[in-house]
Amino acid sequence: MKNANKLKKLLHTLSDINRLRIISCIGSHELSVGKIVEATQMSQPLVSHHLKTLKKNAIVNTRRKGPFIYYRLSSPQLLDVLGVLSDLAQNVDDGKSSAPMFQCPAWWRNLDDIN
Amino acid sequence: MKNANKLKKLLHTLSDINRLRIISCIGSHELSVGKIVEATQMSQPLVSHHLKTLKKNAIVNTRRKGPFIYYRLSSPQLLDVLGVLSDLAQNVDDGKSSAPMFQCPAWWRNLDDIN
DNA sequence: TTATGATATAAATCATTGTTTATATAAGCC
DNA sequence: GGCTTATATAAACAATGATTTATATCATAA
Repeated sequence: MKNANKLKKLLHTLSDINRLRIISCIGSHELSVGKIVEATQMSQPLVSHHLKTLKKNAIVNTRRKGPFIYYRLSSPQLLDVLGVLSDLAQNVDDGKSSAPMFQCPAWWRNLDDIN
Repeated sequence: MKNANKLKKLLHTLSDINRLRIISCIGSHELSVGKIVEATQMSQPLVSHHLKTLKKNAIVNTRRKGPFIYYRLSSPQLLDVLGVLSDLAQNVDDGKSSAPMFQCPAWWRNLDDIN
């Protein structure tokens, strides 16, 4: 599989509102599935399903401790990149020129504004 | 519409192999639809369709000159961000640690490697 | 080993979206 | 106006993916 397709897959994996919520609540921490369910208010199977997708695309790593499985982002850079893209996304619709690049995390604070 | 949803939409718009090809061949130039058709080998209606999506999501701007319509990226930062994400995407599957951030354009050179 | 809590998987349903083929609009030239 | 070139739109179809409900696995403790 080649480069463009890998990029496409990464973007597609990121382009789901529930996966973004999961990524944002994990942030730079390490969270068990239960905590993610609690934080996102999603059903447990749905969280597991999306975590599977995130793991399959190497966006998260896992560690088992007893009955718990802890998820963390596999690349800390991801938060920064998402911050930049979020800035772009906000400015993109209202005609304002784009924000300065790389003023990173803060983007996830708004992730509860769905719709 | 709120922030998370805008980010989702931007990511989703970017997560199509043909739109990535279009973006890559536009680059920092300004291209007519015909030139994009030529460069990408896609059918003209398909190119138009994707250009419409890109424009609707403010990823490209247009300028008419006679019978031609020229498309350009509305944010030059986009190429940089895609470069970063592409680096992340390449390293993500093979266990290697991620590449240094922001070694931007070069990502698009590989966009003809589909599948 | 049985019971319990934590997480994962499967099947069914529903919705979204990309592609093709055919046709329409729009501009410029004769 | 009619012809040609450039681009856009529409309808039909195919494919992909998200969500729910139900059930399975896995680890631990008793």
